[in-house]
Amino acid sequence: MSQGASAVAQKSGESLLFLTDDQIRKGIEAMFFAYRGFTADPDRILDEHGYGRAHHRAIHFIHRSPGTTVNNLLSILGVTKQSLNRVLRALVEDGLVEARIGHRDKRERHLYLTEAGAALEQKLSDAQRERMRAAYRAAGPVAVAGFRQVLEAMMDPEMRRHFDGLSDSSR
Amino acid sequence: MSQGASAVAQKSGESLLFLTDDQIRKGIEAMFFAYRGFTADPDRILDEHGYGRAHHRAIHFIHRSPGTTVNNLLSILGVTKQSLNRVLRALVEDGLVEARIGHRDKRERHLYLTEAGAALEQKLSDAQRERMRAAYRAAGPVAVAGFRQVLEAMMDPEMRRHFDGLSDSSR
DNA sequence: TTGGAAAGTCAACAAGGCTGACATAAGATC
DNA sequence: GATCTTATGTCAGCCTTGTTGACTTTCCAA
Repeated sequence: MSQGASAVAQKSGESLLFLTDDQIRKGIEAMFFAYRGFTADPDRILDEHGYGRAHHRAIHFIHRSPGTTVNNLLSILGVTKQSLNRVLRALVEDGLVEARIGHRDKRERHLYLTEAGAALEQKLSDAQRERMRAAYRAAGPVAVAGFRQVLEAMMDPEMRRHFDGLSDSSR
Repeated sequence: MSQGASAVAQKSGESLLFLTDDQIRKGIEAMFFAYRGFTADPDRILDEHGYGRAHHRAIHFIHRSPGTTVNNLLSILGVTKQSLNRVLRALVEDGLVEARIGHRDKRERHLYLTEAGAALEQKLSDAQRERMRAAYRAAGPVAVAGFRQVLEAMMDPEMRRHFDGLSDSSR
């Protein structure tokens, strides 16, 4: 475990990190391998239902922000409307998502999960949370806090805004 | 920052984590948004060269384990040989990767980066390391250690083996 | 020596990105 | 009211990168 110490010197408020390229490379590889594990469980479930990761992302964020508009979802997911539309159409046709025309602005569609949609969301997030919970438990509370800090520092500012925005809306 | 403390109790060796589904969900979303940032910089460079993420992955791991066989690369990347072959063929044709027929076993191809390949690898990993380094610096050494611990705990056991394997071979 | 396993190639298909062009409806502005 | 802009949807077509299936070449072991 030569990387454990991370060659760190901390000194009176100012912290110096001596990070070799190799140590950073290990972090990059860890992200790569961990992301595979991160998506593995939902992927299996989605496959059984004939959906892909794109559907999962849509379902996740509709669940997270019920009544969100297509445009808002677009900017969160960072894809084109044509790409999202294909996915959304399938979910609406299959009765997992409901698109209600807006009251104030009738151009907008507000997206909601149906009961069936919420059930799939539950199934997917149960599987994903299970793994996250196990990882959190294995790594311990201090590690979890660090994990979150590094991830947040890694985001683009715009993504960071979306991320923070979701926090606020859920509390 | 209500999530900062993570509702943690630590007690004489045994640590109890009270993690709500919502807190775990935040972790899941952090992974999603952070991974986007993680790949953003290399993606831009790859695009200029007419390559995709698949090429990046191949280049990365060939650089990491020079002389690796196609089969070994296959199990690291977790794709089919047909899928990898397409990418590899492009890289060989463009003179970034050299595939040498094995001495002992002529069925095997041992993969090496050419000078041009190594140059692109450098460019890509410089960009990616830049962001990682910034994130590490922003989050601090303790956070970095935690980050790595959680990521490792999140991997599938098989991925974990590949991950550890790469460490050994580089030292 | 022969049959199976392993490495790699070719062909065809699917998911899910993308761009571009265009339609519709509705809010906003002049 | 006419016009501009915005939000959304749709069609067509392309690319990357995954997949499966069928095939060749090579090696090894019975």
